[in-house]
Amino acid sequence: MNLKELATRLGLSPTTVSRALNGYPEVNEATRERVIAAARRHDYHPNTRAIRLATGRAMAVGHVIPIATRHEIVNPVFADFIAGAGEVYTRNGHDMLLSIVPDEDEEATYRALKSKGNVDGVIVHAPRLDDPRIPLLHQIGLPFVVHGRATGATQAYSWLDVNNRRAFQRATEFLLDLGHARIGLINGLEFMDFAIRRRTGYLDALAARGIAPDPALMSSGEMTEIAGFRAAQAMLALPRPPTALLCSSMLSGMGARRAVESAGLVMGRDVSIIIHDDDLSYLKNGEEVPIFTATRSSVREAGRLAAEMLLGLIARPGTGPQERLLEAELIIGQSTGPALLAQRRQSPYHQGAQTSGGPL
Amino acid sequence: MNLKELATRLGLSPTTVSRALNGYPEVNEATRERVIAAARRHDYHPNTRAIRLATGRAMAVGHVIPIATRHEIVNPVFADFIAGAGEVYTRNGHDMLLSIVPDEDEEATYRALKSKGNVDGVIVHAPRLDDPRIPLLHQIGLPFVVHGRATGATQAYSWLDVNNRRAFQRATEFLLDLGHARIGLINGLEFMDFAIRRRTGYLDALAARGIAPDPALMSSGEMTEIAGFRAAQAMLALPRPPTALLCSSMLSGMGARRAVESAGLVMGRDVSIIIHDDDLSYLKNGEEVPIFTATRSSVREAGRLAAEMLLGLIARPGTGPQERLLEAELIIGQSTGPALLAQRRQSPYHQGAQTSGGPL
DNA sequence: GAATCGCCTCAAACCGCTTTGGGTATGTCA
DNA sequence: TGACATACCCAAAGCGGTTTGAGGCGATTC
Repeated sequence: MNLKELATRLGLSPTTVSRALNGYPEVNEATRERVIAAARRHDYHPNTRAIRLATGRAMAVGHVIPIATRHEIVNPVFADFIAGAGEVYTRNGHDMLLSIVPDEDEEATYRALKSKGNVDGVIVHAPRLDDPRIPLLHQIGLPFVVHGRATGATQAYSWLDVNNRRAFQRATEFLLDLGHARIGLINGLEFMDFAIRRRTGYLDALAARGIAPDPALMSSGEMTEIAGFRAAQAMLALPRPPTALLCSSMLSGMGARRAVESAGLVMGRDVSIIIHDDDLSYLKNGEEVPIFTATRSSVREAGRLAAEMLLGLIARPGTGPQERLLEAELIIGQSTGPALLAQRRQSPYHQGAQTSGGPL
Repeated sequence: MNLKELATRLGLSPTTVSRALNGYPEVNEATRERVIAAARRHDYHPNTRAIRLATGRAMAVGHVIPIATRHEIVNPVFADFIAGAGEVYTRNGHDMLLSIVPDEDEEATYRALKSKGNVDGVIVHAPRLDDPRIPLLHQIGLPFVVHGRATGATQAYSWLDVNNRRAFQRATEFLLDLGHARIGLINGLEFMDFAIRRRTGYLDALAARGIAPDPALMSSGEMTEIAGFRAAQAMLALPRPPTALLCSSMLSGMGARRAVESAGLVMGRDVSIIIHDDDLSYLKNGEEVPIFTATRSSVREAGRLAAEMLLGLIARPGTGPQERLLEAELIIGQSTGPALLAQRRQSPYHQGAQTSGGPL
C-alpha cells in the first residue's frame, strides 16, 4: 500500500492525502479524518526511503565507533549511553545508525556519512585531547554533539559532559575529611579527556589541603577489574600504603576491593574505596543500599540529553553551540570510613614493611 | 556533486556514468576509468537515499532492543555482539539500525520496519521459550536470524547459537572428573533459552554419573556480580555446601569468587569455579593465563557470523533457513582443582554446620 | 552494397513521496 | 451582479539515483 493507491482508493489526489497525513492546514478536517482512518485501516506506512529522498533529510543520527588497534570503545558505558540516546531517537521518529569502523577509516566514514546523506548529525564519543574529529566535523558541516569535552579544541562546539573534575575533587575532599591523607588514584587512561579532568580534581583537592601528590599513588590504565586489582595491589604493597582508593569505574573498584580483601584487609574499615558509578543497568552499585561510596551520574540519562541536544541542533541549524555540564552526586555507601581506625589496623603492615624493607 | 552534474562534466549521460561506476559490462573500459577518475577527483558519492528509493533495497539491517519493564537486554554481551555484527555490515556497505523501543511496542516496531522499508532484515536477540517474534517475522516476511534458539518454535528459522548444553555438560563432567560431587549451578534467568539449555547440560552430566540433582544447588537469576555473590553465599552456607560452582557469566563468577573468599576459602583449592566466558573485550578472563576455568565462546565472533548469515539470506531470498551451532572451548584456568583436597579443607565447616545445624 | 551484429551510449520512465503553483467552487461584499 | 477572498483540492515538477528499451556506429558477413 502506497500513497498513490491510498489516494485513488479515497478518490483524492496524492497531494491531499499527503497533506492530510502530515497535518497541513489547507485540508478539510473531515477529509483529514477520513484519510487518517483509511490509512489506519489499510495499515499504510509512508515509505521512509521516499520521504528521505523527497525531503532531503535523513531522519537518522549516526554514532561512529572506531575499533581495533586503538583503545576499545565498545565498553559497558557505551552500551548504556546508546540505550538512552536510542530512546530519544525512537520517540522523535529518527533512526540510530551505528557504524563500526576500523579506526583508520574514521575520518572517511564521517565524510561519507555526510556526502552520501545517511545521517543528519552525529554524536562524538570518548573525546581525547586535541580530538581531530571536532575540526573535521566543523569543516564538513555535519551537526554534532560531543559526549564529554575535548581539551585543546580551538573552535566552539556542542557538548554534554559530567563535571568530572568537580566529582573527583569532592570525592577526594570527602576522604580527606574522613582523615585519609594517603589516597590512591586508580584512573582511566589519561589520554581520555575525562580521565585528565578527574586527575585534576583529585590534585586540586589535595593541593587545597597542602598535600603533595605522591606519584606512586597515581595510576592510569584500562578500567577493568584486573587492572584495578593490579593497581590497588601495587599501591597496597608500598612501604606507606594508601588508606583510601579513588577508582574511576565500577569494574576497577571491584578489582581494588579484591586486592584489599586478598591482602587480608576489610574494605570500609582498613581501606576506603570510592568509585565513579555510571549507574549502568547491569552493573548496579548494590540495590537499595549502595555498596561503594561513589560519585554517581547516569550515563543513560547523559545519552538521552545528548540526543535531545543533537536533535535540537538539527531542527534549528542556526543556533550556536550548546553546552551542558552535569553534576555527579556523591552517594555514601559502605566502602568508606574514617581513617584513624584504618591507620591503626594497618600499622602492623607498615612496620613489617619498614623494618624488613630498607629505608622507606 | 551529483550524478547529473558529474555526467555533464564528463559529456556523458547519467545512465552511462551510473553503469560505469556500478561495474556494468556494457560500458567501455576506457570510459569506465575516465568516469571513476572523475568521480574520485570531484569526491562524488552517490546519494544513499536516492539509491535506496531506486533499488527498493534498504541496505540496512535492524537490531530491535526492547527496553524497560522486562529483563534488560542492554548488557555487556549485547554490546560485543553488536560490535562484531557491525564490522560485517560496514564491510558489506550496509548500515546498522538500532531501535531502542519500549517492549510493548516491539511488535509494532517490526511491522513498521518492514512496511516503511527501513531495513532488509533483522537480528533477533535473546530468544525466550516460545518466542513470539519468530512467527511474527515469518508472517510479515522480514528476513531474520536469531542469535540463540527459541525452544518451542513451530516453524523452521535461521539461527546461530553456542552449544550451551554441551558446554555446561562438559564443564560439569570436568568437575566430576576432578572428584567434585556437590556442584552448584549459578544460572541465568531460566526463561531465557540459553539458560534452559545450560541447566540441561548440567543435569545430563550429573545423571550420567548417577548423581541426583539437589535443588538447593541450582539457582537462577540475573547475571550480575551481586546476584552471583548472593547465590554463592547462600550455597556455601548450606549444611553440605558445594565444592564447585558453575557460573553462567564472568560477572556472576566474580561474585561467586568474592563469596568464596569472604568465607575464608580459597578459590581453586577449597572451591572450584567454572564460568562461561563470552570473551568480551573489556571483561577479559585474565590476560595470557586465564584466571577462571571457563567454557569460552566469543560473542563478538558470533555477531560476525550471524551478520554474515543474515546478509546471505537477504542476498539470496530463495534459500531456506540456515542453522549454525558453535562449540564452546573449555579452557583451564586457576579456579579449578581436585575435590579431595577441597573436601578436607572444608570439613571443619561441614562439621560445624552439622553439629550446630540440626539433622543431616 | 545491404544486412547483420556487437559495442557503446542515451532518453525516458520509474522508485514513492513532498511541495510548488495553480484551479475551482463557495461565500462575501459592494 | 460582478469582484474578490477563502477553503479545498489537484497536476506536475522535483528529490537523485537505477533500469528499460532503443538507437547510433563501425566492423563483419554474405
